[in-house]
Amino acid sequence: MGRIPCCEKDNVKRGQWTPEEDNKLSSYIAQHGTRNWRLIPKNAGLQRCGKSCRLRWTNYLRPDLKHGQFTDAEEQTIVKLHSVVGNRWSLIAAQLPGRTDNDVKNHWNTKLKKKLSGMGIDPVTHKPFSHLMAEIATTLAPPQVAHLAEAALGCFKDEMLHLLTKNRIDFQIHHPPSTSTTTAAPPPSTYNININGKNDEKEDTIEKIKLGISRAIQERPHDMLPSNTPWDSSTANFAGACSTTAFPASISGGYHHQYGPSSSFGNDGNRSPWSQISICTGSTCTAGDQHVRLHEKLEGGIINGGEDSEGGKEIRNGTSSMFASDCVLWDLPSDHDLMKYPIV
DNA sequence: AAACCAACCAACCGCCCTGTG
DNA sequence: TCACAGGGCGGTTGGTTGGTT
Repeated sequence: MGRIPCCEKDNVKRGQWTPEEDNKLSSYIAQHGTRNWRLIPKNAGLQRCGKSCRLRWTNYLRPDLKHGQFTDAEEQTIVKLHSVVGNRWSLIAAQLPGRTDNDVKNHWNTKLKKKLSGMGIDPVTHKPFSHLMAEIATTLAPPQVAHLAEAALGCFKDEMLHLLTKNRIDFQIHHPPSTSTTTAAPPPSTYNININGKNDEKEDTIEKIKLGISRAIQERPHDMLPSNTPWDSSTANFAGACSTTAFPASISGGYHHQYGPSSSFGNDGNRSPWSQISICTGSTCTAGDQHVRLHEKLEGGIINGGEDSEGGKEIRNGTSSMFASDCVLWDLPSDHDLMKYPIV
């Protein structure tokens, strides 16, 4: 059972590469190229698996790689493309010269996901959490709606607390006058919550957030929708990140992303929308179907130039052939005007 | 000063696809 | 047509580092 290992596990070194190993690998590849990874470690005098050599070369040693911090423009590009193709890191990395799929993936998982969550945007669907919550709430019978806030908080409690406590933010939850008869003790119209990281106060915060979300949903779920809903939830159009790009209208219509003022994706202190805290409500459970349909469109309509597709098979070909450095598939706007839209 | 924690990122794992004989 | 090896890919792990308690 199972696959034959790519190399003998014995006598193969693992873990961090030393400078000497890097030198051996680099100088061997400079002389002989990368024709056969299985032979490379032997011939280069390395006690490494061929696959390990390939990864070390492609992710670190290649001379055309960038090793510094991601720029604002790069981050914006990642977010845009991720909203379209999902976790197709190699596709995204192909649009960022000098970056590897591993770089992009790590940066997404450690930074960008949290930034989006902090803005109240679900990093999976790229929709505001509030919109997802409202969508879900409208599909439920009233008794179920009552439990939605609880469930949502379960999903996002940790993330919210992390953001709130890390930023030590004093924030307020404003409530409209209550018309509900289901809540025994109406809360004050305004909460003043000072997060300072102590456990008992965290619990208190959780309870207050729970109550606020629950009341908002029970009373007026439709109020949670943005007045000018930027996405058409009745379709799977999900490629608005490319509304200013070379995508055909059939794919780019309908979804206009709203990631906040132009000031940025950068670390410009408190002005950055990344650092703004939203009350995050919602669920990440709705992404898959949309992405699948989008990918079908994308792979059929773009990667393959329009009409026909064989799905994943073709897109893998695309990774190596159509995303060559001189082939710009996405004509991303230089000023990334996507980011100029206001936060929802 | 030490212990603890969170963030980061290099490296690994296993699945999948492709090319070839 | 089939089997197999090579390589690509996304998900996950584990070590390191820097900050906080």
